[in-house]
Amino acid sequence: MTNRHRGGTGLAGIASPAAAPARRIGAGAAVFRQGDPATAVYIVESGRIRLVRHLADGSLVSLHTAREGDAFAEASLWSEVYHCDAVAEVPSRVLALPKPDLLRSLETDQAACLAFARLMAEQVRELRARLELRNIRSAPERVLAWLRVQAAGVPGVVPLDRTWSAVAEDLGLTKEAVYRALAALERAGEIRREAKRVVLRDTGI
Amino acid sequence: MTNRHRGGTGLAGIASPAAAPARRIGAGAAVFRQGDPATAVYIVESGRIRLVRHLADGSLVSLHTAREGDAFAEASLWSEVYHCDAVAEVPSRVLALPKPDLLRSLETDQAACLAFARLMAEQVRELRARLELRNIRSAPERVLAWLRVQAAGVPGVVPLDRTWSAVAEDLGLTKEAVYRALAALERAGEIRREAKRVVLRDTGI
DNA sequence: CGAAACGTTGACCGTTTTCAATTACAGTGG
DNA sequence: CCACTGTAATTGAAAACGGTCAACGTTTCG
Repeated sequence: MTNRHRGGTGLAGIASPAAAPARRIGAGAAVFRQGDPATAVYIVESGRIRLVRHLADGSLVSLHTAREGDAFAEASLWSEVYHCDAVAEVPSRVLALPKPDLLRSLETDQAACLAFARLMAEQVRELRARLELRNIRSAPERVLAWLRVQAAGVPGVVPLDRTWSAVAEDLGLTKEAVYRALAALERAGEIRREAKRVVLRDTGI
Repeated sequence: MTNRHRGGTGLAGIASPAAAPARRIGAGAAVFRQGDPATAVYIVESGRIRLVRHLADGSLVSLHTAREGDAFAEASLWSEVYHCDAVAEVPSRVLALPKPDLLRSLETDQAACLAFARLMAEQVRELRARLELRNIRSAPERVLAWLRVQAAGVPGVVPLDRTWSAVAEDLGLTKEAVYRALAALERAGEIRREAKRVVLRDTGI
């Protein structure tokens, strides 16, 4: 569902004609801290970056977990400072797109601005779909809905390029719950599991 | 969390100098259907519009539920046809922003394009935060996290302009679960409920 | 070859959902 | 001014469900 499954954000293309240097972030280290002047938008090359906000009462709230291929802190383009910490959960590599460059691109290059707007609009659509998926409480139904959406290409066939554990995270379920759901769906004849794909029941429509 | 809590999308301002006419949609009626030529982006003035996709096997998947103040079908700006149905769940009124107008604005008016991009980027941030909230499994903790985020304005105080039932939906919980969570949090001294607001425990930080 | 991660299933427990019933209101029309 | 009515708020009890823990086979990859 996220960018890593489509092969990149395209953000880099918009902003940096020249290759930006990748920063290495150790596990637990911060890319930036809340209150730091906002200087760049980032793309995760590898690893996992967690965005957390420190609240007035000292508590923490996680705002986002950016994975390989995801961009983060896009909205900081219009903010003087970062409003959260960006901390690496595992050793990571991030690409920094300097804010001035990006902003200049967007302000002077109409096409770049449109491309960026489009990128964001598509993110919005995708995120809404994910959120809506989570409104399905039943694990089997949630998994089935996910499978159906994934089967967009070849109708009825979901190719699997990721592990079920990763899928489980996207779905907001544990891997065990997903396995059980898959088993139940298969038992019910809704799906058939093959080598590296899942075939949905042919409803004959 | 959604736009209605911030007072509008600003989309209308970007696109339509002249007031666009509002369309009335009866409950169950469609604003547009999957496959229709994409002619406009919409804003919900009142009511509730559900976006559903028809899948190859005849099943339906809900992609989004747009409420008062929410825009929908923004991404159709870059699509020839709509990829889902937009159906009113209750009698609704929607504002149609003609695609050509909007697109022309974005293409010719650099400022409008930037504003739109910014709007989308902020939506992305907000949606990610909502999604992340749903990763908290415990109902009381989820509610508490939500309250903390909401208390952004006056630290420690969450003004309530919506019903708890509505909040429960945003949180992906049943209203009962929310009530119980609130009761538990109050019992634990984490919060105090007053007339039309909630006061968080003063952690003295 | 061995370690680590993935895949899979079982059992148990805690929580949430569901269903149900009751109270508290706010608006409406008599 | 007040029953009347629909919605929101609240609480209880039972059932269902997913999470967690555990164990084990399998695949992957250095």
